[in-house]
Amino acid sequence: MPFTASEMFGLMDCNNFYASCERLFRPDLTNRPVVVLSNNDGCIIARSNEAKALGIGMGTPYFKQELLIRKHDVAVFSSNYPLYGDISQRVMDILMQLEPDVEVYSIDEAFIRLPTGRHRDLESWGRSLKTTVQKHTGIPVSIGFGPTKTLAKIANRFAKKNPSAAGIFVITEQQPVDRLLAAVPVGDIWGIGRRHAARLKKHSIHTALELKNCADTWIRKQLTVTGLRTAMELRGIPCISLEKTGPAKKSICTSRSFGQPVYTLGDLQEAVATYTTQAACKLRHEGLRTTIVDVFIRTNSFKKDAPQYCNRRIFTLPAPSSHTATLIKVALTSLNAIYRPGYRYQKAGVLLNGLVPENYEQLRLFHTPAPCNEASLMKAVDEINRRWGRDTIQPAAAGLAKEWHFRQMKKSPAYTTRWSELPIAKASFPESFSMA
DNA sequence: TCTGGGGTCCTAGGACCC
DNA sequence: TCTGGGGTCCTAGGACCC
Repeated sequence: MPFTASEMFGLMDCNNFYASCERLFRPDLTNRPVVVLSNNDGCIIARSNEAKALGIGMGTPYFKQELLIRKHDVAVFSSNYPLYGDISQRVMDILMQLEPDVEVYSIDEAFIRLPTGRHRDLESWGRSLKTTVQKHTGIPVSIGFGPTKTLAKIANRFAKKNPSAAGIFVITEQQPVDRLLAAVPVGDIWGIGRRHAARLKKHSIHTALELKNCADTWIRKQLTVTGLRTAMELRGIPCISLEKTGPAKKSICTSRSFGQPVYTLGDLQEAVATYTTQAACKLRHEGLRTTIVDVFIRTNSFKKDAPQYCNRRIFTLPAPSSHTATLIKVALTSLNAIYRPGYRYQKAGVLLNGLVPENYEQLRLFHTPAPCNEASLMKAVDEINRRWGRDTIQPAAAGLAKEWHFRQMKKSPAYTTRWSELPIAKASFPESFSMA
């Protein structure tokens, strides 16, 4: 089917983003394989091309790859989100200066909407964007273009995988797009995950082209309406629009695995108070308040032989709040109710739901409104922590030693966001050099 | 010994309303 | 004896994304 696109979509994606960020201030790592680990140094979540070539899999537990990593002298980093977040912002700023319709889709990806005719030659425009980003931030990017977001994603995949594309690929109406789609396994399509891919394979649907040609009613039945939208997008019919400003958050979650097993209620209380503090801070940052506080704890489900326990308690507040102390109070009450001694706890978390804008107030007949100094107190605390570092002021309940805290053994410096960790450049001048 | 975290959307089923 | 139909809201579970 020919496309009749009135607009095109671009997808710009940073190559091996976290690994590329780690390399920015370490030129000695240029040709050395690099991997970045998840929180707690648990799984491998980013790999440089050299690391991919060694066969190090995405998402595999670090301890399973340790031998290979040592053998090939792979550089290993704990994840450094302040660094990645800051570099991401710089990349996105460049893009947004050049184009008005940009959707920042994730830390390392952005969609761009381009009305037909805006750029006569998308390929050369993409190439110049790629050069600009590389020049100003040092981050290599790939860009794919297509008449729908899903096709732009596929174009991006070709841009990365085909050396001849050199990082830019355009799917246009003139192209034999079916030939491209025949080379894309269903599991590589945006929106088709592992479960759906397995189900499609069972029905002998192996490629994007085969999915595109399935009957709508069949797709709807097998993959629900989201799968049908994906199929339509493969046909060049846009069903997923550009979201320039993300919709307001519907939930905020802070949860972590512990650096070492936790047994006592005291340690769990510290952890839950810490996570609640962080979640409340995010909440205020978004200009929201919460009405539902959900606390959960659980043991390590990978340890089949150890006794397992997991539980949660959902508490509905009488009135919306973003006051840290109020939220900690209900979170700890919930925790105390679900805690059972004798288990080796591995993870805890706090999930805030029922979010409302901070200026929204549903008055209750018998409820006394929160004193208005709560808001100013929180504002002062946030400002102090912003200026002097996250835990400059924290509730006593969150503890100081935090022995349960997750591990980050191989973290690089916060090169761009902390004065004390700025990289130092040293210049040496030849003997003959003279300032005269 | 060691297996991430933070989100969204969809559906089915139950409870409840008039 | 005969016991409707249409709707909303909530929750749990499944699936997806990066």
